[in-house]
Amino acid sequence: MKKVKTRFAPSPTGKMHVGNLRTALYAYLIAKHEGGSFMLRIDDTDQERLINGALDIIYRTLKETGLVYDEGPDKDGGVGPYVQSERNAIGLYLKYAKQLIDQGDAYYCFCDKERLASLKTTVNGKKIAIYDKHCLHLSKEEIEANLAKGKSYVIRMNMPMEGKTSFHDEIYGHITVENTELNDMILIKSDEYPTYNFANVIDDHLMGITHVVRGNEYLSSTPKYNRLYEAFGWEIPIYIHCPLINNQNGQKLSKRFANFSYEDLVKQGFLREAIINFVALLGWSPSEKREIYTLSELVQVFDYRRINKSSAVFDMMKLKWMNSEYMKAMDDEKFYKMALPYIKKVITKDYDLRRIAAMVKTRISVFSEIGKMIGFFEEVSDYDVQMYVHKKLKSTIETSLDILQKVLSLLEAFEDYSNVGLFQVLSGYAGRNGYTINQFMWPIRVAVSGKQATPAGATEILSIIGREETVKRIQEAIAKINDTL
RNA sequence: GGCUCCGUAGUCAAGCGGUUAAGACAUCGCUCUUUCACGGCGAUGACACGGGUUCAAUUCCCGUCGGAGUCACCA
Repeated sequence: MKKVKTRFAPSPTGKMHVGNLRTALYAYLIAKHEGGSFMLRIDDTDQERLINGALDIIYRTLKETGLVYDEGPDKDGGVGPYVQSERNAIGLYLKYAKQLIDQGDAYYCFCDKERLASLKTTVNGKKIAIYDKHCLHLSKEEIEANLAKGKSYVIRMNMPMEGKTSFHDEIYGHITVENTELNDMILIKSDEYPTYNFANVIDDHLMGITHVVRGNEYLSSTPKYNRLYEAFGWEIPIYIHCPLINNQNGQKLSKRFANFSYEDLVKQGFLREAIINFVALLGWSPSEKREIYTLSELVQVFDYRRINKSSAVFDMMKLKWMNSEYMKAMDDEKFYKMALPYIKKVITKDYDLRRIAAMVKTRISVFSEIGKMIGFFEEVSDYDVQMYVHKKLKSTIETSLDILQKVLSLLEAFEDYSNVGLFQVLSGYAGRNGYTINQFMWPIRVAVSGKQATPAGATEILSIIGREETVKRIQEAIAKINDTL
């Protein structure tokens, strides 16, 4: 059997949204699972939509996620160049287009934009154009004359008007389409660049791609590509069309939904491994009951036959959960390093940031949540005294005031501000004064944090902020309560 | 609108003629705990509908409905 070769062929037109990323991932996994090779090709035939920096995003994303390609623009594998504009520059596509003209499968079309526009109809707000083969019957002389005049032209494929075309897709099975549905697609545009439709077929063949992996938005145009393969007498590749990834509204993700781009997710504090893992599970599932996989584990277990047919909704909640799983599993040192910038954003005081990082580790799902969770270490923001009330603990504003007043002098005089030291005295003191530990710690926490929920116990907070700050905050809390009584 | 594809809980998703219809996220309880979170235990919740085929349909076929994709000198 032929060695599997897949490719990822993005166009550098903006951000890498997760649908794109998943296509790259599946193409990678399919190749690697079979011990095959994975190639990167840049499909930049749309010169108008090119966006500066988009190329960098592609390279960076593949590098960061570990989707290393065996061949690509910067890694020659003998079938280059790997950038379509470069391939076009050497006349590659035009040569094949002319071959089709010679064979009678394609023809020059000189119709201008106005005429084409007149062919368009609008249905449900969508523009639909069906070309009427107007230029198909131009005589040789007319064509020569137009060419000689330098009239702008495109080259179109002459699609049959009757019969059916069917093909096989590994995921969707056999699909048959009436040939009348097939428009005379443009092969070469008037700027002499090929269309995706054409360039892809040429390149996939020339570059030895065995499995074409792409989103199912290409499903309905695949019959057109097969006409091309047939016209050239080339072997049709194995098609693997993946289901789409939808947004909450059930529509496919596109570059316009920027918040679903890989880089934005990273910016929001998601881990690359988690993103990859999550995206792998949108549209595919392993045969075992397991959800956490590293990339290399995915390579082991990935069977493309288990790819789904129906599209999936991108669920941020589950991504968060998965991200938190990765965070919890991360070793403390690595977590500390990654969390540090987020911690430093809100904390300028000289605290033990390592301990703060450790506190936060099991409580966040995304790095960006750190800030609001630990901001109180830096400064207690204004809060409602009702926070001292806790029904279950039988804590009221009065009991809280009592506890805080009692504990103030104790904490002023106390030396050992370690967590154990503090817990020992405070819990002992609580017992002697008829309070449970819970009741006693509650107002202390609120007083020094201004919050009911903190990423650590009361004594842990005290040990972080130290005696001076503790005393100050408790004094302020007492004053605050007195103000409201 | 034509064509194509899809349709199991709010979401992801197992299932491939006979199951108490897995599992995960979310939600809600209980538990653990110096609060919260984590962890542990549990609960709620689904085969879009209607016809067939069959001893038996979530599973196969047809139709209906619903959703999506596509119909570009975009990929």
